Order: sequence, then C-alpha cells, then structure tokens
Amino acid sequence: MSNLDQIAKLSGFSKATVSRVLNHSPHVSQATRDKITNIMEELDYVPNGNAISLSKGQTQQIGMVTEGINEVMLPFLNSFVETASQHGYQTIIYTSGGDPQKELQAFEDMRRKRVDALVISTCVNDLALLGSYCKYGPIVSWQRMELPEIASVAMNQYDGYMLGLEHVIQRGYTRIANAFGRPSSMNTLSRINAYEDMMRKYELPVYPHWSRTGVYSIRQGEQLVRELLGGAEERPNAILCANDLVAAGIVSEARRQQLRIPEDLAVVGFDNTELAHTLGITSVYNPIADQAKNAFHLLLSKLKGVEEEQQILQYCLVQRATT
Amino acid sequence: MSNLDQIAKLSGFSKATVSRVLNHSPHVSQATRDKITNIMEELDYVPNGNAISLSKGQTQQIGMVTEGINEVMLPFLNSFVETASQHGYQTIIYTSGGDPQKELQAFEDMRRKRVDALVISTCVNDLALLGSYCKYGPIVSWQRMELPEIASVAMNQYDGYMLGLEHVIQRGYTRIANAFGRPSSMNTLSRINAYEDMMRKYELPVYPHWSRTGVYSIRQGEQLVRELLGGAEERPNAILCANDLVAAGIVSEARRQQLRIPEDLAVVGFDNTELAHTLGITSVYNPIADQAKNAFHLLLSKLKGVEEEQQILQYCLVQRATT
DNA sequence: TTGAAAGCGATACCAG
DNA sequence: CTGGTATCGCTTTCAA
Repeated sequence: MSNLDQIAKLSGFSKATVSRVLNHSPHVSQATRDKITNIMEELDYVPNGNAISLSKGQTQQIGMVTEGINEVMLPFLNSFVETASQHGYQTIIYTSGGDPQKELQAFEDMRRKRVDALVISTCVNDLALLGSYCKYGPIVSWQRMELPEIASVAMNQYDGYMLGLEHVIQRGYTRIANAFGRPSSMNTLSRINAYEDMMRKYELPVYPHWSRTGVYSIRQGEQLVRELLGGAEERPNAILCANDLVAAGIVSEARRQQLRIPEDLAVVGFDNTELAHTLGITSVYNPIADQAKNAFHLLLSKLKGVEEEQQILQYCLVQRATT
Repeated sequence: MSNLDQIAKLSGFSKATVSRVLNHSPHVSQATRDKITNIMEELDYVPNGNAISLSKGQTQQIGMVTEGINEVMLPFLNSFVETASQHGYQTIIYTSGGDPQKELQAFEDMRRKRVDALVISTCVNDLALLGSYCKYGPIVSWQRMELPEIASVAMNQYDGYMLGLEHVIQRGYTRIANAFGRPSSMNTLSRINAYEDMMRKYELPVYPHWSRTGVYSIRQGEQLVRELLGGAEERPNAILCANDLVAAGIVSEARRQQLRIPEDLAVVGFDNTELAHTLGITSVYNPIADQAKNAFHLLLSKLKGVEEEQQILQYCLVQRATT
C-alpha cells in the first residue's frame, strides 16, 4: 500500500504538492501534475479514506435511522442512497428494531464523527433527547415531528387526502368511510381534518362507525369490509384507505361478497405502490422518492451552509378500476 | 469537542493510559481507571471514530453492493444490518442501478479503506475485475458466483426448485411452465436442471416456449401470462416463478383474464416474501435472513482469521391458495 | 502499571 | 507555483 509520502519522495515534490494534485488545485503546473499523476498510476496509489476523514473532520457519510426497512421505506431508501451517492456521500443504515438503545447508537455515531448527518424515519426515543443531538450535526426527519430543530420532508397528508375525497365525490359517491392508520399520528390527524372539512363543505353524511383507525394490513382491510358492509347499519359506498395494502384487502373481500366495484363500492388506496397498479386500485400517489431527495438536499444545505433547491412535491390521483 | 489529549492532561496521566482505559485494557489500576473515567464523563468525552479507524487501519464498516434494493433483498438487508450491528459493524449501502462504474465505487472504497469488507448481490461488472479486489479485503456473494475467491452463501437452487416441482406434480398438474430469472446465472442453470430432471422422471411434456428467462418483475409476470396463455399454442396449467414478484404479476393478470386459480392455473412463487403471504401465493421458502447471517459470519471469519459457525439452511414449501 | 514517542495518511496555513 | 510543518485524534511498541 503506497501513501502520499512515498509519492512525494519518488516524484521529488512535497506532500503538499501531491495533495494539491489529488484535490485538483489549479496552483500546480501541468508538468508537475503529469509527473505526479504518472507515479500515482505506476504505484497503483489511492488515497486513504480514513486519513482524509480525520483530517477534514467529516466522513461524507450519512446515517439513516429507522426501526426496520419495509416496503414503504424502499423508495425512500433507494432514492436517498442514489441522491447521496451522486453528491459523493455514502449512506449507512441503522435499524433499531424498536430498541431505544440501539437507535441511540446512530446518534452517538454522529457525535463521534462517523457520520456527518442523520436522516430519521420513525423513532422510538424521547424526542427531546434526540433533539439534543442536533448540536453534533444536521438531522432531518422523513415523518413530521413536533420539534422545531428537526425539519421534516413529509408532505401534508391533508392535501393528499383531500384529493382522494374530491375524486370520489366528483364521481358521485356520497357515503364515504375511512380506514385510517396509526391512531394518534400526525398523518392520521391531518386526514381526519381533511375528511371532516370536506364532509362539511359538501354537507355529506358522517357516521362514527365509518371511520376506523389502526388499519394497516390486507387482513384488516378484509375484516373492515365484513364489519362495515355486513351489518344492517348505514352502509358507505366509498372507502378511503390508509395505504394500498388495506385497499387490496377491501377489494378482494368485497368481490368475495359479490359486491360490484366500483358500482356498489368505490375504493381509494394511498401511496400508489406497485400493488395498486397490479390490482387496478385507484390510489393517491405520494412522491416518496422526491421526499428523500429533499431530505438529502436539506442536509447538504446545512452541511455546506448553502441553500439547496428543493423539489416541489405534489400529490396526484391515479385513477384505476376501483372508482 | 474534547479529545484524548485533554483527558490525559487533566487527569495527569499519559495518552497511552487514557487509551488503555478506553480499550478496557487490564493493565490499569482501578484508581487510575476511575479517575480517568470521571474526567471523561465530566467533559462529555467520546473518542473520534475517524482517528480510531485511521490508527487501527479498519473502519468496522461493511459495504453491501447491489443494483437496487427490492422486496426480495429486504430480508437479506435487514438481517445483515442487524447481525453486523450486533458485532459492532455498520452497513453501508452501495446501489449501482446497473451502472458498472458506480458499482466499482464500492470496490474502490474498500481499496481506500472506507469499508473493511464487501457483501455483493447481483453484479454487473466483469467477474475477473471484481475478483481482483479480493486482495484489498474479504468479499462474499449472496448469489452463487463462478469465482473461487468469492464465496457464496446462497443455497443450491436445484433443491428448492425441485420442491416446487414436486408439489405441483403431486397436486396433479402436468403441463408445467417456468419463469426463470437471469439468463446465464448459476441460479437459473440449477433451476433448469431441476426442471429437466423432473420432467424426465415423470415423463411430462416439455415445450421450449414454456421456459422463459429474464423474468423478474410484476410487469414481466403479467406480460408472460398474455404470451403464454393467450395464443393457440400448447398451454401450461402450472407456472413456477423466479420470485414472488413475478408470481404476483401472473396471478393478477390471470385473474383479469378470467382464469380460475388454482383450477385452471397453478402458480408457485419463490422466496416466500411478505407479498406471497399477502396475496396468498404458494411459495418456496428460501431462508434468506439466515443466508445474510452466514454472509456476515463468513466475512467476520476472514476479517478476524477465526472460524465462525454457519447456520444450516433448508428450503420448505409454503402452500397457499394458488396451488 | 505507566509514559514517551513514533506511527496512521492525509490537509492546510504560512512562507517564499 | 512549491515547500515546510503543524494538525487531526487515537493506537501501539518499547522502556522504565
């Protein structure tokens, strides 16, 4: 393994000059540059990343903190890794599995200079504690957080939900039910607000049993159909879902019960995943990949102290066979 | 930011002794240890990771190289990250998106000491070229490779495919088609062998157009149904798939075409991912998480020069509604 | 049990 | 345009 010192000795120049060549400094004569470059190639030289990191005080590495990688995070992860790498940054994955201690590792790693910045998804530690790590480097969150020092790149779910509501109402459905996600998350609260505002605006009927929370999976979607459309109570003729999985469950169970879709029942998913495409489910497209880009650029801004451009995010509705 | 030097000065001991405390060396008196530890806590000291890496010549970081993270890789990624972290190693993601140049970055990063080792999935560069990086650190591959210096942790796909074939044949299907993956990969070759051996054994019909290669995605699965079941040619009544994604595509397109599953068509996926569970697709369970563990332990063995134990792997078939 | 000093392999400021 | 040298923060002999 050759190092900068050897290159300097062999070329007859100083380490400083060799370093300049390495960093493409303009203050090196072409002749010198050529000579040094040749020797580097001869010796098959590459600079040591750790030495650079130590010297510069930064690693060009960003940590991504999450409970675990799942299907929903996939586009976020891929987009983030890709964007970061385009700017010369590597991405390190920290999964906590819900263990606060393990999660804290990532934050400690920023403190000990192993990563320059952190992007977090869902976190299990106390918010104030996490916020206290902001002094060691920039942190951005994907999901919305109630902490001023940690910015979020998630979109306001209110608008997205509005889009779905608007759509079914335009198509003539008036009895609208909801399968919401996490009971007390900010996402769910926004969606509930959107629903209430919209129902009020169009003076549409609202029944308490038309709104469920804690519905995430296919199974729960199927179950919901039985509960919502099986009884003698007021039945909805449209359901908006927390995600495409739930929508998939609803569609398959409804078909099993001889309900015609979309005539008897309209179903709108969320996220517009492959699954929605595959099963032909109308879905609200959530530009997750762009949010990841924004997350990176936000970090980069803080890292370099320069304002980076942000993607403009927009929901859109992808209509398919279920509405 | 305090450093080791300050701790030494303040405590009245040398840097060497402080370092010993940090590394839990037994050759420090309890009194000294306590005193130094106290000062560290007072100053809120944490060692600088880069300095350690530079000094020790290793980073405790392992790179994972892949074209992109997809559903199939998810359990591998999660398991690898988890296992590595249990042993004090971080995982860095390198996605190439199919670009050989970007892929090479990961290997160059090992050369420049940013990662201690590499675990690779599918690679797009010339094998010989990749093999030449073995001198910079250990490399293991998930998928099987025809390169002696790069070990693989994948299971023999022959046995797994046999399991799927055996299953559909037992259930009375005789006209069996295949959606294979990468045309010239060892996985595909093993599966083709399994298919041919099995068809010969049971004297079942084989048509060239029943075997496709290069089928990985949902879309391609859908497309396959149109090609295979749309024409007037001999139609299969069972399809074995490269992975669950393909199976999902086949199932949804077949349903769209009013084919009854499993009566008219049996579908068997591979890997038994969440998706297979979700959509109720029969699938060959491939212990991917265990393979990731093995990958890490294999790397650790080479890194530490000690033999690490390997998990014993076994396929099994998970029957669901598509057979 | 402890200390002094030589690495590890770059960067960067100050002169010239 | 080039060189000398301090610096980044820790590890690791070698002595004592």
